[in-house]
Amino acid sequence: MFGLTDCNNFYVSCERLFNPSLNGKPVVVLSNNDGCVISRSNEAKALGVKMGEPIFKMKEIVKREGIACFSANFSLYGDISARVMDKLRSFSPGIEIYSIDEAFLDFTGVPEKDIFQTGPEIVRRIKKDVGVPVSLGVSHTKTLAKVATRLSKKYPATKGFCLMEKPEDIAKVLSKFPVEDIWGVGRAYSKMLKSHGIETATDFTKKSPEWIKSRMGVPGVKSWRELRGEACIRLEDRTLDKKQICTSRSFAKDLYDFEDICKAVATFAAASAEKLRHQKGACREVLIFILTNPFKDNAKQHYQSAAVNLETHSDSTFTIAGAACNALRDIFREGYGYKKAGVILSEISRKSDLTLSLFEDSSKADKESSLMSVMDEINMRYGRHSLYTAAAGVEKIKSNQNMLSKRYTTSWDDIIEVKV
DNA sequence: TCTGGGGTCCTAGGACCC
DNA sequence: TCTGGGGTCCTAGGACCC
Repeated sequence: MFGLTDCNNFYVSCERLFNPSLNGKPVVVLSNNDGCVISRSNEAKALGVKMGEPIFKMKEIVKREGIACFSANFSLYGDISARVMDKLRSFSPGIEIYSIDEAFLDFTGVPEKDIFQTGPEIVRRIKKDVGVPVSLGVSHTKTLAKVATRLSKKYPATKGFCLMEKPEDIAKVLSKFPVEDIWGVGRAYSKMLKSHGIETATDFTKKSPEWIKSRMGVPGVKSWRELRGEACIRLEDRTLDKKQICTSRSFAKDLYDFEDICKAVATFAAASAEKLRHQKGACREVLIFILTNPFKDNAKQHYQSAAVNLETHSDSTFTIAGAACNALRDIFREGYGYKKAGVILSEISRKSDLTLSLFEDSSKADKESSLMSVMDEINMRYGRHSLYTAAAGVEKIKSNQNMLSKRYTTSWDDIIEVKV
């Protein structure tokens, strides 16, 4: 048996934790740059606020209904998430942290009557000890556990816990479960399936596996088997190293100036390099991309990316930011208003697995490596952007974050700034 | 005026090999 | 008119997830 816990309206719940006056009121959390809605309280959902809705289209309803809006405060959410996961781990060591607000639990071999006891206890304890509401669904496969979690959210009478065990109960649920809500069925597939008259999960399970395979490939067949009760997606170890590391942002306004974009790219490169060092990796390829604002209909558009192969694997901010800025020079075009940029590191290996290249000057690498360690340590202690390369610019490229809550749990971040 | 960010996996097709 | 067969590797792009 698999369990899936899912924090309800997670980002909103985190904001409420430190501001209980928000309870019972419509609340939303906005994406970076205060662009669009990425989390909604039940009250906001009831008012018809859509996920992903741009905030500027909601001005009127926000004012009329008094919706409380918050800029995304990811250091707060990350910290609360860690507390939830720790608490879950105390119930079951078999846990897969699937996202910031979701985790799968291993209930293999646990008798049904024990699940009926532990399940509600998990939900109660996280609410009591951490303070955020969660839902828990349990069933024979991960895909069915996803279904169960959705039921426990939808029906308050479940008090956040739902066990789907008996075949006849499962069949009844699936016959009403919309095909587009199946885990693994996204926009494109749900459109395709509906064009063939498949509306519910039951309709889906009644097609032949060959039919599914030819249209949705191997992953489609996995979903199909899982819905029929055959577990074929295991718990995974997600503590493994990332194969790609990406940092990208939209800008508060269009940037036309090469120097400005270069600073942003250097900043993103530095952030990616820091994540890379954190997993003790080194990358061989640096990819950058820039794009204009695709929503501006009458502006000329430009999207381009460029990849740089490094001579040897590297984790140095200087090397990576240098490569990124050189690549930018090749693709940047004068006269375009750029809205977003990003830096992706790939071909990542563990540093410990790499042998020094024949051509590499090891003393230089050693020096840089010590420098990076010092930089990371200072930034860890005194907050991000305490130390940075000159390429990133002394003035930060501004983003909009006009409704940011306090960093209640990690507030040392802003205490000291060392300018170099 | 204002539209998020960070990942993974799979597949088809091309290049190349003998 | 006719144009081998079988394999591997790589990449771009498309699908998905939160």
